[in-house]
Amino acid sequence: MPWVPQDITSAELEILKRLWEQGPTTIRELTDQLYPDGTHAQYATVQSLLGRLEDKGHVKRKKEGRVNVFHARVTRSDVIAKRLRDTAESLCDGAMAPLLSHLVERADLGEREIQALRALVDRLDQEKER
Amino acid sequence: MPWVPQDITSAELEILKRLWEQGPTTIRELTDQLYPDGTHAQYATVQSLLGRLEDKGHVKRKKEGRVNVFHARVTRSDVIAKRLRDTAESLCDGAMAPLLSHLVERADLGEREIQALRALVDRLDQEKER
DNA sequence: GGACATCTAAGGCGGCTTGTCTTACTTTCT
DNA sequence: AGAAAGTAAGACAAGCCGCCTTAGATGTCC
Repeated sequence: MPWVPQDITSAELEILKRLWEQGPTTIRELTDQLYPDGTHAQYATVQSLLGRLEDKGHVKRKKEGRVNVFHARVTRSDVIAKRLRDTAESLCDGAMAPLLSHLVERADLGEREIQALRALVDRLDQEKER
Repeated sequence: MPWVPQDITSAELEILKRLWEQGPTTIRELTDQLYPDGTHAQYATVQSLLGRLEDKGHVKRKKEGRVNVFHARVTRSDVIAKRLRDTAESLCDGAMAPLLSHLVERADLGEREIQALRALVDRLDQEKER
């Protein structure tokens, strides 16, 4: 049984989240946010995580003057999609539908969410008809 | 950033799947299935994995005669639920609704799945009214 | 031009997880 | 008694992951 590493670890995700919120960002800014009163050690930690994210293609660096500015190459939606696919893959032979019905049945949605969901279904129906 | 171990690893999941399919099972049977022509080493591997699953409360052992028979204490549905919650937790501040709309929009469902989904929504609506 | 601060770059490190295996003991059957 | 098969406990290597050290480059101020 092969052991497959996580696509995005928790520390990496913390960085990605910042990039999603505020767009292109420097290591310095990220360090100050994630490790208030951090030393050079923490700075290097962030640098390391960004390097790994870059290796995986989730982030891209651009030299601006003499400093590196990083921005995300994957959206939050991309990551959600991947996680859902992975879950479907390992538990439902790749089928997404079971996840869906599961969510509808047990996610105990509020009134508004149900309405929104109905709207989505209606829209899908129309698209199918066309 | 704390590093949190997986609740169920891939090797452990392979075992759980067998338990889900065929109910209470012995180590011998599992070993024969997962490692055809496996030696005592593989037998011990399965034993180890079952022990860890037991520690996590996902499996229970019952002595039957002199052999241990194991059965699952969590259902496939339970695991799906946990994975979905974890995804929602780490990417959507715990909200499930984004996952839902995401699935509906991008899981490209077939005609039948849409109908099934509509039926579910209808049922939920009725339950709310009551 | 020298001191200092701040950045980049490369890589090492310890603790832990994970799948695997070894060893030793017990029980059953012939 | 000896073989076969089970149980129990724990060791082990490989690799991940968050974190850190070191060294060098670049800019700034007096």
